[in-house]
Amino acid sequence: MKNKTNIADSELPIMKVIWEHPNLTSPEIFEYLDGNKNTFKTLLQRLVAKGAVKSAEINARAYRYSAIISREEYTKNEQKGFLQKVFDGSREKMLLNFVKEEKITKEDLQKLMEMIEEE
Amino acid sequence: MKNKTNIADSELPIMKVIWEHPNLTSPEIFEYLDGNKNTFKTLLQRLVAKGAVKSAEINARAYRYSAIISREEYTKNEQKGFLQKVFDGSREKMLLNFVKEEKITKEDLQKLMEMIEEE
DNA sequence: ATTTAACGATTACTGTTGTAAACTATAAAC
DNA sequence: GTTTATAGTTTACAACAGTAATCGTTAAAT
Repeated sequence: MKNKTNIADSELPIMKVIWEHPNLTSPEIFEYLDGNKNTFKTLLQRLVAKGAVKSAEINARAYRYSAIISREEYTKNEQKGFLQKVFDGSREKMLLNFVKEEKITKEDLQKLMEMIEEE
Repeated sequence: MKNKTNIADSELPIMKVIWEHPNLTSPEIFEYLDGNKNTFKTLLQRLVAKGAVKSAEINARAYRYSAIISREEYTKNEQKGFLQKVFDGSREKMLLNFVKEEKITKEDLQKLMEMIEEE
């Protein structure tokens, strides 16, 4: 089976709103976003269709939406995919690259070190 | 403009071979891969079409292929996209998550620290 | 010189993604 | 009770991605 958690890029902004504000109605979600409303409606529908979001009926004309796939699960999956895809699954390669690209600075390392220490 | 370096997932294995072994012929590249040969041919063609790979004619029936987009460029782009998409562009969020997911261990940090120090 | 294997080109088809208009039915407004 | 705004559904369509078969041409084999 493929990556079960397949959330398209254009759908992600919607997921982020739902993750942060569960149980909103569709128009409430849309308030947090911009772009075309019809497009938004299609994407929300697709998220429901693919099982990333579930809808609870309020009445025959309105639902409240919340996530089935958690942000954690999604993040974990994306991370794994990224690591595999770009760095052939090698943590070392990835870290070296982050340092090289200055995505990780000395200060970051110090902070992280402390965080790990106090556990 | 969109992400200029758009290499599809299925095309990536081919790019990796070409990055590591420039100027091979198509059948030589294929030796490093598995899967259907026709599919491979299509994908290689698409890479040429989208300007990720260039082909130098040997004779009317054969070419040697090499990368136009470097692995570094690709990696950088993917990294940026990943950071933006999953962590809203926040390095901190990303690093914290890597630590939490144990993608970065204490030992990693120590090693990296040393590497940065000796520069 | 003739056959043949196969490189590269062309064509194909399904599913997904991005984008959005049109339609339907009903909750709410008056 | 009738009108209306709109939530949700249906339909649309182009581009891209994944996968692969077929075809035409020619370098190489015999």
